[in-house]
Amino acid sequence: MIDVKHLIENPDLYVASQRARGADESLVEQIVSADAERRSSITAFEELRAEQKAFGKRVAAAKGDEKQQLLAEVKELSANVKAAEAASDEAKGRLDGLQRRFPNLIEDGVPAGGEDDFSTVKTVGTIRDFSADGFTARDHLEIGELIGAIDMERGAKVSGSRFYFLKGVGARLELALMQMGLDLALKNGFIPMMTPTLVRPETMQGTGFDVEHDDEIYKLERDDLYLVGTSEVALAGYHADEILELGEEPIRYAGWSTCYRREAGSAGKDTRGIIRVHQFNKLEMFIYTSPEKAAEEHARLLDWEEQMLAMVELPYRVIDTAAGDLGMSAARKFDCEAWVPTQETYRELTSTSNCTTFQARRLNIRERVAAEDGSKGGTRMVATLNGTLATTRWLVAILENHQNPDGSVNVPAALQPYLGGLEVLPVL
RNA sequence: GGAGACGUGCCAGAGCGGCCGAAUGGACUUCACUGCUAAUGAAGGGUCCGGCGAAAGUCGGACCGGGGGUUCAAAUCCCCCCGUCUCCGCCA
Repeated sequence: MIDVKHLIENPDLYVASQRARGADESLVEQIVSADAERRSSITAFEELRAEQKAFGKRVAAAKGDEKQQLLAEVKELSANVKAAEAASDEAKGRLDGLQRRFPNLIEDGVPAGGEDDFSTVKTVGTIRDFSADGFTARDHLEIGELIGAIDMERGAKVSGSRFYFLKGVGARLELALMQMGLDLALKNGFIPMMTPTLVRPETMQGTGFDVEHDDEIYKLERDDLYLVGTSEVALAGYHADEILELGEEPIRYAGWSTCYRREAGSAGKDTRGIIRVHQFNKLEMFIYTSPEKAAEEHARLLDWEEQMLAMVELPYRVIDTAAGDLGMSAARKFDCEAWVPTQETYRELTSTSNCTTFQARRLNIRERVAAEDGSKGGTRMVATLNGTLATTRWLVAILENHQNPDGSVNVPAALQPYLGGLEVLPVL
């Protein structure tokens, strides 16, 4: 949720943000008037309520006929209080509804427009020239089958389309990648977390997902639970309704979990291989920090992602996602996209978002701040950020970019220790 | 799956339907005392929302797991949900 007070003081900022997103600008005006209504209805209710409480004391003190007399008098007042409270609850509800629909205020510098309006921050590495190497690149599935790493057919037999088995070196490669990511995280002060993958609706909503309308989310109707699409959900919910003692250093978690996505709107897209699947594993970074440190922490997250890409020796580019493609919670988002030779394009491997105080406000996660004069201090919303360290999809880029003419795959040096020193994934 | 107990402030733990934002301990902060630590004495605390105020503040409202209800009035009575614990059964 956005900060309504901030919106009221800076409506122009929010209008501009909505415009850049291609979202509804009139929401700004609607929130301003809904808040005015809320305030006046609260004042009306509170005055009546104070009167009722004062009356209550007289009733308690009185007895006999006098008490009966007072009781008769106060009945009408009680009805008025009820009505005023209902009106004020309704006004609060209206504002809350608008607030929930309003996406995060974008950060300065985010390119305006939709999916294709991203700006490229940088391009790293050299795209491999397979014609110079004298052979035609095989796609990741063909390689995966040659080296016994991926079995899509049996995945479909057991679970349906977009399911797969990773076996043999495929299973080992995924684990190796995740472990390497975890080691990088540990080296940088992250606390490793194995998180729940089924969460309650409030947790899902709190993170910014709409369980009612989001077709991407698997729902377990009988139990009113939802399968997470990323451990971000569990890690954001982890500190819900808490007041954190954030020191100088942010709290950094590295969440390891399986992720589930329905891919409802993507029928026919990426149907081959493991590019787009219903279930995959992911190592996710999640940060709680002070609002003023959020942007610099965002840069750090991006840097760690790039370190991972460097370790697996992939050519990639970094894009600054356009406003319209940010989603509800992000104020800014950088994606790292690796080159996929057989698609002759860059595909997303990591994504890091700065959600500023947006998620924290909905989840009610605050920090204790020290007052200027010393140790007292109030509370304020924290900022949250997230970013990807590794996912199953990375196998696609690794297999394709490091393949040999016979279908075997060279293991990047940094990954070899995690595969027991294996230098090549051989054809079976 | 069956039976039961419980959910109060940072923690422990009281709380007849009105005098309860809430006793009492402990922890914590500040002050005093002691050469330091400890001990002792005194004082002080939550969160959110609204009004007024430049601010410190001040006045008012809400919050005793969550949501409904009964009542002039609910931490206290009733219902539903969530969670924790104990016993039995079942499964691994």
